[in-house]
Amino acid sequence: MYQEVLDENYQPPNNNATMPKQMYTLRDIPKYETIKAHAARYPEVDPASSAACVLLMRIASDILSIVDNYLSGHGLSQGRWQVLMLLYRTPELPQNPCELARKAGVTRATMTGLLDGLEREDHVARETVAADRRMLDVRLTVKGRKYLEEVMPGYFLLIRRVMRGLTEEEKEQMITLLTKLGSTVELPDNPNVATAVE
Amino acid sequence: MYQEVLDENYQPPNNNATMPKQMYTLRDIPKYETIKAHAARYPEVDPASSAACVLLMRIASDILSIVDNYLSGHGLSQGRWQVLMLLYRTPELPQNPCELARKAGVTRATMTGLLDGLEREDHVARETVAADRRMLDVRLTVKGRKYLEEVMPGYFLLIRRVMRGLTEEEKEQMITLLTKLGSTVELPDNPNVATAVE
DNA sequence: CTATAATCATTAGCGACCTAACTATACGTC
DNA sequence: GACGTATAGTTAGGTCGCTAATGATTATAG
Repeated sequence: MYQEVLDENYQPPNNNATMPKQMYTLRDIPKYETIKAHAARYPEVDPASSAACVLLMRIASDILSIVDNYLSGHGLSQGRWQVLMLLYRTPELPQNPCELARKAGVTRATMTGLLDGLEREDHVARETVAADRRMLDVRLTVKGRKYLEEVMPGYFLLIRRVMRGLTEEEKEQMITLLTKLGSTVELPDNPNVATAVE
Repeated sequence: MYQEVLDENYQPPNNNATMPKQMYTLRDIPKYETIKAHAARYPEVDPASSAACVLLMRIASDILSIVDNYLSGHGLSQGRWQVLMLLYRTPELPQNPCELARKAGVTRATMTGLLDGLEREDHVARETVAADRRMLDVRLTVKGRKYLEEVMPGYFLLIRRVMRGLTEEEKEQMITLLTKLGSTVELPDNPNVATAVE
């Protein structure tokens, strides 16, 4: 059913997309051997850690670029996409900008900007809350939901395509490793961006 | 020898660091079960792909933040760090901004900015090339090299620390998986940023 | 040997994130 | 009830990547 997308020669649609900023730029990745040789002279270097780390960054960044590229072809950025998806997950109950910022992992200031843009395009609506007049409720509009439902299938097909190099078993293995790794990766805390959800 | 750094309560030094920009913000990562449930209704969704992908992004982004945070504590950004490291790898032969841009994976315009900053601090020097007067040669200054040699040990210890959740075998496994995944992840080409080195 | 194309470095301006400071509202304590 | 503190949303200004366009130089085609 999805052969054409998973096909080797498939090119994802990219109408008037602007090139996204990359997150990790380095392209001249040192070879594992080079790192090992380097480690011989510098006792701080753990070759496997360095190699895994740089590879992880490089590939994650590439995937992000691919996804951003798809989204920007539909006039969306990662941030805007995430807001729409967060609202889509719970269509019945609206959420505050503050809550959305926490879940999306951006500052409240950034969320203001994201919502400004989405509201301007009539994809979301801000409503005042009677109970607490500091807060707003943000809802997905009908137009926003329809738009999202147009973009979603391509998005998930793209993810599937991006990961097609791994077998089902390897993907599970990856999830296991990343989950384990994630449990010891601790962010320096930033007072402006909440790192925990709920 | 490095116990204190690998210790659970160790806090990496972070003198006057500014919080780095994140690359992937989403913090409200959907549970694997949620994704599977979602997949039941949307045939495009491959649960393992989506879960692995979002985890990969989340963790890579966190690691990048940690590293950026360390670097910014020393007045460096990823871009500037990479330039210094590229020059450090081949101390005898200087490189052009164009070449550096290619290896660092940024545009030539961006490289101009990076070199401006590094030259202002006297960490690199630009020299005209007699043979081709369009080009410049960029060298690491003595000050730049010394500075780099101060920052490097902490950097590599930090990488080692970040990856400490995985055993040596698991790191190797990760490298294998990422290498395999990387071979099928193809970037949309950007005329302004070279994606291949050499 | 001139005309056109390609390459190098730079500049100017943009987008998406950030911090810090502000206003408005809510709440706990005396 | 008044007061200090906390929270929600916004605004202003910064950073670092990007694109597009420029001037200077070199390569290539006729």
